[in-house]
Amino acid sequence: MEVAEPKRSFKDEKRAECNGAEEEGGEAGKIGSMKPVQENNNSKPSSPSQRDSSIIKQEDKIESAKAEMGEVREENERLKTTLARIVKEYQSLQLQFYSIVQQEQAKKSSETTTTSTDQQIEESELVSLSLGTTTSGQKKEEKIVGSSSKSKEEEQLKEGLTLGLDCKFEASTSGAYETPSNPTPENSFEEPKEEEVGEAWPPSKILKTLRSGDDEVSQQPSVKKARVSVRARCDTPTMNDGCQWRKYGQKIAKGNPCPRAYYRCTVAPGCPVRKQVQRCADDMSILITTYEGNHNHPLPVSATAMASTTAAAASMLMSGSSTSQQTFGGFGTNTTSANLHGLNFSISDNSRSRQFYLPNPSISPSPSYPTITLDLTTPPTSSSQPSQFNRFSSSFSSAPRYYSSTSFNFSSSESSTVPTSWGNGYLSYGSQAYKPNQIGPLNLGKQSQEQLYQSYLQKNNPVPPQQSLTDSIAAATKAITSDPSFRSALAAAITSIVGNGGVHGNQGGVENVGQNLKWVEPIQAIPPYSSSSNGNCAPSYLNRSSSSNHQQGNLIFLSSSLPFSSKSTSAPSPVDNREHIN
DNA sequence: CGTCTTTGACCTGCGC
DNA sequence: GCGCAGGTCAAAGACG
Repeated sequence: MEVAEPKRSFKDEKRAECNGAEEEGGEAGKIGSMKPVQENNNSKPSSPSQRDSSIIKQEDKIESAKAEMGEVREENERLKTTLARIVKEYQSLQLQFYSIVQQEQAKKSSETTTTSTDQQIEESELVSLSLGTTTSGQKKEEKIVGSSSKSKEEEQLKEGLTLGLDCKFEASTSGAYETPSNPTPENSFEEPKEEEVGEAWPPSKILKTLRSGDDEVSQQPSVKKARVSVRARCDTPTMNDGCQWRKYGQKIAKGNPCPRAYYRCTVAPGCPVRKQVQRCADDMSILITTYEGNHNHPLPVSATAMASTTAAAASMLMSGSSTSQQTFGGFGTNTTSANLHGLNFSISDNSRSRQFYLPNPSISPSPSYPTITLDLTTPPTSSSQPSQFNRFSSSFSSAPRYYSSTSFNFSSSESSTVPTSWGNGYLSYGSQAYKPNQIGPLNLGKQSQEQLYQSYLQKNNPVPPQQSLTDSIAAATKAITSDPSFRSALAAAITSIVGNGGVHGNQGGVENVGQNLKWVEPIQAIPPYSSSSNGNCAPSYLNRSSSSNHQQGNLIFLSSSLPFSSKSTSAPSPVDNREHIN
């Protein structure tokens, strides 16, 4: 039920854009060709009889504004292109890094002469922890090395589509999943040892047999399964992330009166993905959902975004932790962080100041696993960060080797909002642009994200748009490009966006979707899969309206793609309200 | 009747 | 080796 994203006509976007800057009189179609008319706007009409001249001057101003906007748009395009290129380069570098790490590890543990196949397997082990598809996408991208940048990018996006819908792990470098020739999907996840690492939680029985007969597991104690923990405010027992889950256990964890529930993905019979759901001991309204493992089946559209984003987080986590553990001997916060950030990019100093966010041991289900925390809540005490997009915290704990935890705190310092976008699948960012039934999940293209931010600034800054737009775009782009972590997540989000049918929206049609953006509440969409777990909810932060503070821009921009749809629960009126906003 | 949830028992890993 | 805590299994019950 993937709803094709309607291509907003460029003209409409222009109109929307211009409506924000000028009054409704202007016909917006010709912005691009407008000549900049910036002077001659100070001279006042000497005689009142010259109303015409006054009107003409106003029109000149309007024209000038249009011209400015046209320029800004062009610059925006350039920035977007740059951003896309950077993201791509980042992924490419990350792949190279994985390759290097894997080679070193292969050298170390090469008692058994590693064939190329083994290398692939090991490589997959490195990245297989990602919950979604990013890593496989990366590998695929690796295969495509050599393509022209533009076509490559498109291919990458296409890969994203594949990835978004196919969450098979890396081990399938054999191509089992990619080739339709693969007869039985079961084979892929029954696939033995190489898979085993990628497989998050093999049944204990299987584990037993594997342990008894297989040495590989014990040989790689350091390769822990990455976990992605999502903290979100939610009143219902679980968040709906688009997948089907079956509860298989519940336990009261020490230090937290609230029981921890264990869920298993039931979308596919053998899917190894599991999640733990637990309420935060400190704040019962916060629901902590920890995902682990890779889906071995196509995901529902509504779940793809979550998978992709968590994959990005997990991938980044693993890149950092594995770097530490396998390539570099040293650990410690700085080291790991540096490895993470400094590997492919210049280190963002912000990472140092960010705080590791795992306040309660019980929240982190197991310290033995590298865990990434996506904090979608608003920690009241969260420190205000100077940077614009600072909620992407990626500090690593100084925990003993192998075990690192990363916190992505998307919460803005003051705003209680979070990545609104994480409900993106069903979020409606603009009263006009984002009708869920038109756009479907994940309709925020990367291009539109900038413009969302831009429009946010427009909305919130009384400053004349001519300047604020340019500055804000530049600032936004700078912020993005300065934070590789964010780029990673953004890339994943983009991937998922594309993967969810947003492909068609990236040719300019998506542009300006955020214009005249209004903060609206998440729209309830109907995921193709119904979750068995009742009481799903969309995090409350997704319901934040425009009354939130000035930091929304961050949030808008951070829009990635986690669809916390509240499908099984009949979402209340807000949804309908949203529908009627436009 | 099939599916899902609950819940006590069991297994495993880790720290002391 | 022992105890603890986390994680999983599987029988029993609930529900539609």
